[in-house]
Amino acid sequence: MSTNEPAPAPAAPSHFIHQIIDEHNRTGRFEGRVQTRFPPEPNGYLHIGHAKSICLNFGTALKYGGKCNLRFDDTNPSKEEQEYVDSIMEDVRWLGFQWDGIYYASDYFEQLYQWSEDLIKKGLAYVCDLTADQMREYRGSLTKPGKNSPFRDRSVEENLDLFRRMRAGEFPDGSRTLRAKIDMASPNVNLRDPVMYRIMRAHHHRTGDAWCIYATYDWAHGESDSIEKITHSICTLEFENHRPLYEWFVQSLGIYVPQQIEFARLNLTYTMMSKRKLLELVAGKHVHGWDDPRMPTISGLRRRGYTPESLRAFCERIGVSKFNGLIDMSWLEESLRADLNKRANRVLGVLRPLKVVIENFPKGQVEELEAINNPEDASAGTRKVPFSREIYIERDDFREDPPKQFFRLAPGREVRLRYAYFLKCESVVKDPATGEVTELRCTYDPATKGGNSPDGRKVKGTIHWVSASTAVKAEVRLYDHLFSKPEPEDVPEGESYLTNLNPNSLEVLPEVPIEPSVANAKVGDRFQFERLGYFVVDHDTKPGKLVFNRAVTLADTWAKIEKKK
RNA sequence: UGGGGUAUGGUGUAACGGUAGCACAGCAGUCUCUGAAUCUGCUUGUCUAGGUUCAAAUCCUAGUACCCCAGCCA
Repeated sequence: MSTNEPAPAPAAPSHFIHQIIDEHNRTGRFEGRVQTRFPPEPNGYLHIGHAKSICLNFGTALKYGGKCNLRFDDTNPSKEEQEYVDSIMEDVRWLGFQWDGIYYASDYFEQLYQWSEDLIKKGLAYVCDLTADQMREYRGSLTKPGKNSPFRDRSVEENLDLFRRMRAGEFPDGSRTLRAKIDMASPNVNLRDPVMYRIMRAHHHRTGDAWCIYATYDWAHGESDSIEKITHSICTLEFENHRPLYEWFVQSLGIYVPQQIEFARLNLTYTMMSKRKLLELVAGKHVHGWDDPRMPTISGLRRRGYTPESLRAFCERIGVSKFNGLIDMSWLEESLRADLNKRANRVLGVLRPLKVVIENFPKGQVEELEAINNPEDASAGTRKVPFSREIYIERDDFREDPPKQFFRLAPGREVRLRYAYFLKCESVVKDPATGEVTELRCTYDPATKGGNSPDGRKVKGTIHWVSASTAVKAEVRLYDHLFSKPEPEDVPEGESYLTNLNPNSLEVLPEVPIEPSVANAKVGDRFQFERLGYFVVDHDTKPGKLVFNRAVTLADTWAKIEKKK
């Protein structure tokens, strides 16, 4: 299975943002319109935290019959690249959403510039010659008010002249800024004459070298929202302090005023959402790229085997609020299991093989047994699985000295081979040097074909197996948490989060025997390997070499029992 | 120390003055040719202290804890 359905309108109702929208609709604030936008900066790949925002923004538009734009917040050319733009579009689409308009903040550079002149003419913005260090000094501190810049009272004419020359490239990088003239004594430091433009000669991925001055986020964001007639500008909590500035700009300009609403960003255990640090992991080769299956990026999760449906279900389930919580990674995993349990075809594969010779099965004979593809979905049908004298079983499914509650194979014990026969362990072959079990000599009961015994004899365990001669050998990559601590960024002073990297986050099994039905599996196909977990065909697969990623294990009660001891 | 936010079981989220509900986890059981899935039941909570009220998670007062803000990042 590998099909993706477009996202349906979310059935679940009210979180506080939808309540605000309901209220706006009731009072007619936006004439019943709902227009949202997802505004990523193209300076990295999208991660699961962005998925929350995407589901919120696009889902809200879907729910209210409104619209949602994709807008690239590309106001800082020093960090932004086309590669990121492309990946973001791909990820949004893959998640199942279709944007109504696609825009770039850079589309608005000229308009922004004109509006800046308007503000200057109104006496609400000025060109400042303070250096970055000086500006910091003048800003004051959290508890002390700032001081007015000595350039604050330049005339409109002088400001206009200087600003036009800034645009014309007459001044070196960083030498001047355009600032909003608000209040250097405001308890909200964002209102202490924030910078609107900086001089920066950087090549922009879309506007090239047309500009040497670039708008800051605060100056560009609300104005872009206003141009697009956004009704609800949904962003994360850290922008709450910026809302007064957001409103100051649009109100001073006298243009359309959207409503900014803030919600808590997603935090997940055993990983992190910092774009900067994610970039570090990639650049420092701690992972194999942005789409490494251990990464919390959407491309990483996709490669890991996650479905868009499971990611949307996860975002639905975690809810939306202003509480800055920490969600357990197992919730994400559970969302995938729930989805794949219903949709993924089952297959038999043995991760850590132990050879079994069935002494009373004829040499050279291969028998075709019928197996159900998906017990949760009758329409998935059945398939044939070859059975023969030599098979592999999971090493974990045999114990020479079985503990209590272990009802798998052991010397003298009988188990059922899934979709095949009862199998009894007659003797154990060991490596004389190491004592390691290398082979099991067993017998099967021909009367138990299909898994049931005519004499009503019961067997406690059913184990998976693969016929040795017909097995397909695949590389299988097993993944674990990228970090070994639930909060990897929570480190003592001076220590790096990198010390929390899990050294065992990837294990490669080079030659895993799998039943031959997977031989022609396509990249992106997902399967349940019975009793083991869900696996997806990785794009490293080449003709003659199958590569699987383990997306997630199955819930494992036995492992839990063992862990307790 | 200034400003802005947030506190409900282990986790996340409802309840908008009227029985604290739901989901996931956990535990026990059921079922099972996957120790999966299913199904059943159970445990666990309103940050603290006062106050208003017949009645408070919700309103008031005073605390406490945590998050964000002093980029020419977003």
